[in-house]
Amino acid sequence: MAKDAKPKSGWKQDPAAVRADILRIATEMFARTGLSGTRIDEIAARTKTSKRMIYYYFGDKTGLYAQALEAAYAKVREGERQLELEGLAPDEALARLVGFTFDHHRRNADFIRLVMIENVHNAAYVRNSSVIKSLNEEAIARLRALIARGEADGLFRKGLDPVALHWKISAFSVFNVSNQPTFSSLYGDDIFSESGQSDLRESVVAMILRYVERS
Amino acid sequence: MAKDAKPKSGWKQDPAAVRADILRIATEMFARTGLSGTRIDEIAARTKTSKRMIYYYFGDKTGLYAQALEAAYAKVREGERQLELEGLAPDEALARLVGFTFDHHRRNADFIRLVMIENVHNAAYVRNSSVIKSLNEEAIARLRALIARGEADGLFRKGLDPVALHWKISAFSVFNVSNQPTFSSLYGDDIFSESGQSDLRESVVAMILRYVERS
DNA sequence: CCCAAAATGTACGATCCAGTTAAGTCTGGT
DNA sequence: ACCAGACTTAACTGGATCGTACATTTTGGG
Repeated sequence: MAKDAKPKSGWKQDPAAVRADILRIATEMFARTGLSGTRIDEIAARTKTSKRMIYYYFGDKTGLYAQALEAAYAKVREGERQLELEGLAPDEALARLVGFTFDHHRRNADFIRLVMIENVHNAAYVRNSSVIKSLNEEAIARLRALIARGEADGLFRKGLDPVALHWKISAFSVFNVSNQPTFSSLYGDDIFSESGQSDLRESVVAMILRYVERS
Repeated sequence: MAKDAKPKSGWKQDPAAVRADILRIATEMFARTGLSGTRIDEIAARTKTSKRMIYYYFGDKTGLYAQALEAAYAKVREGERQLELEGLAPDEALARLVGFTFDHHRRNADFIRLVMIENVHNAAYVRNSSVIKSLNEEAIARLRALIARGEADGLFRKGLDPVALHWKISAFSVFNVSNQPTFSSLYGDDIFSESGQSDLRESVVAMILRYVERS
């Protein structure tokens, strides 16, 4: 197993792994059934450890939830950091960013579902997390730089607001995942098939590019 | 309660009003705190009647939730039915539909929040409601007719899929409400001010129109 | 006026479930 | 070897909360 872990000199017990195990299962469960819908006992049953350890490491249910949320945000932004947009022309960079976001959210449905749950709770935990906030400022900064390049090159129109642009990209990419259950049960799931999603992705990228382009 | 007033023996119990009262409060509460987050006792406390009546009329908590959901869908679709699109040119009709949807969802945050909650539950209750399904087919039919007119007039490009178009309109209008808490706590609430919303609304309408228009 | 059915009030049972108590075991350092 | 503290286990508690049993009132019909 993952015993090779990192610091702390060679422990046989592996608290870091235990913590990570709990967090992994908790994330999954909270994403699946929400905060009040999730049972600590069920999380405990699925981990390799016991309920007591959840309280030992995370204090209480909301502490566990808050950390799961923070870890999920961190993981997602970490993924985005992989993108190398600087070498590309602004329009290509934006196309890539949009397409990436669309794919990425699809692949990280648990994260999107946690965000939904956060919204049901009026973002009570996001509000209190400076970690999450700074992660997201990073995303806006990246977009702002991209817009500046695009304007300078005369490819993008003037006056684009990075937050408003992020809103549009997110609207598509988040809705696609967050509302899949109701949407597919009402209108069928053709749109969520591989080919449906690839069409959607293409049109989303195109819509955003047309929105920013000059003229 | 109104026991003192017995001038005529004719005062009636009003079961329909009791039901409606329960449903109104329940909708509000479920929208605010979710299915498992909502306490039946609290709903009961806020109604004019007692917990006993909730069970009398709705069976159990999930029955109450299911009926609240159904009523919310019905009310929203009823609102949309007010729109008279037939007299307008296809592009104007679409602009109006999109703008209306954007505004309407904003004004009916409770409905959007119920939909989010439904999505957290994987649409378990929407799936079982043929009432809700037929209400939504109606919305797609309206869009299909509009697309047909637009194609015939040469205003819209060929091959538009009404479900995919509905997806795009919904993505913007739903996301705007459903993710307001996290979004505004991360990026500020300028975008949710009156002027921010009106800019957003305008750009959303424009994006959809550019998407459908013949190249 | 009387009766069955519909509607409502009261009080309680049963269970679920977050969090705790208490009694340990394992670890590396000295 | 042995200690202090990190970690683990299982049983338990107490309050929250869904749902119900049973009594009572109200209503419409005969």
